[in-house]
Amino acid sequence: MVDEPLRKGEATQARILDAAYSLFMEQGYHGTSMRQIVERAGVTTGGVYNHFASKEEIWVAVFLERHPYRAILPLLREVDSGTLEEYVHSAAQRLVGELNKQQDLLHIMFIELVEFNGAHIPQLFERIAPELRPLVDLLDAHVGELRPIAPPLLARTFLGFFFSYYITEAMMPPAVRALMGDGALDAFVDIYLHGVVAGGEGRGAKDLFTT
Amino acid sequence: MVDEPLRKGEATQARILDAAYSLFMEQGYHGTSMRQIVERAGVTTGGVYNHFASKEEIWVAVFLERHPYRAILPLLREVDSGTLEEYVHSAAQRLVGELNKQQDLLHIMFIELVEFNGAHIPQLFERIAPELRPLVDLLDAHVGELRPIAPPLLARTFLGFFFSYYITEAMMPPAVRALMGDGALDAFVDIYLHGVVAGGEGRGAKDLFTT
DNA sequence: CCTACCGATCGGTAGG
DNA sequence: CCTACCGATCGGTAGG
Repeated sequence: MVDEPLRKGEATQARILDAAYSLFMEQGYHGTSMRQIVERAGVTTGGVYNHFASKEEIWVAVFLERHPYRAILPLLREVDSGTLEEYVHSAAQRLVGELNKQQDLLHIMFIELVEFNGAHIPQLFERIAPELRPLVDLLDAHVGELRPIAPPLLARTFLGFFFSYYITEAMMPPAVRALMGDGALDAFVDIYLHGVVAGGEGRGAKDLFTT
Repeated sequence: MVDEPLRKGEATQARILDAAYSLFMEQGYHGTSMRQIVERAGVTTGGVYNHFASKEEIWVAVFLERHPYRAILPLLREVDSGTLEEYVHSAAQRLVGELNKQQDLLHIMFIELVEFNGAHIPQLFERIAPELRPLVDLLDAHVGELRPIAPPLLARTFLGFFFSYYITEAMMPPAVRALMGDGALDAFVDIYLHGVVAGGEGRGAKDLFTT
């Protein structure tokens, strides 16, 4: 069943999706015309409507099927977990590597937020939810080493800490980036870990909403 | 000089900027037409070009003059600095308050990144740079309480930690947000502080690129 | 009768 | 700052 050659219609649909994805990442949704999509996909203006009812339907398909989580979740599962510190460092390393390979993976979220006001995000979460189990389990295995933070909050801050690296990277002009050196990612990871792992005693070790 | 009534041309220009700003925030740049802007501003299709040479010039003006830093920097300077912890908690509180009042302030950065690939960001940094002195001084005053982190990196992680709260907020569907409770911001602040303040000893206290 | 698609063009609107 | 338009292009659809 796997690796069977695509049926003709499926191959065409995949070409349309590829073309639309790359154009949306370069120019945004409204900045990309149907003409550009059909041209890059090698189909005719009319032909595309045999596969998608509208331009927005194409976006929805791109958003759900090319979303970063498709690349990120398998990657996070592959990381072999030693200590928590090793896991987080290694996971961050891989995530940044993957997103540098595909520079524009974050753009997909920004386009959804800017040009659709997040209208399709609930749909995305429904798709992702069932795939999160293994990560939740992994988190549970290390929960003893962590400060008492409610799991949803912990997941959110982990995702957020990673965004924080990536978005500040995207926002800096090259001249400012030069000031950072190239160990910035390690610093982000280290600060985050220092922030969430139990240090034994001292200030800041208060209970954090273990609701 | 201040509070003098606007000259006629300036008032018109301000109306165009207001109209464009609100429309860009609602629909993005390419999703907004010049027709919509002139209608909301109450000027004619041709008239707008007496004030701005092109649609992109309007964006540049909006980007440089309505950028969040215009609201955020004064706000950060006003916070009365007791301990570092108090300062960061209080600053975070105010930032989130301000951005909730103006829900779309982050959109401006996303639009710039998505629809212009950050082409105007260097211009923005040139404007901001001179206004950063007071904040750098404030940072210096507390540097003894912090882990050894290079100042540019520290500034970047502070900005990033704040983005991380805000962007995960924007990305969550309401159903997921409900799981977080309403103390999420305090948790973000606490994790960040725990991550950057010197704890005395222990793991993670290694030197972080004090280049 | 199906699917996947063609060349041509629809009514409206884009930035200028 | 207006009215009146331009060349071109927009997303989507016609019959075959």
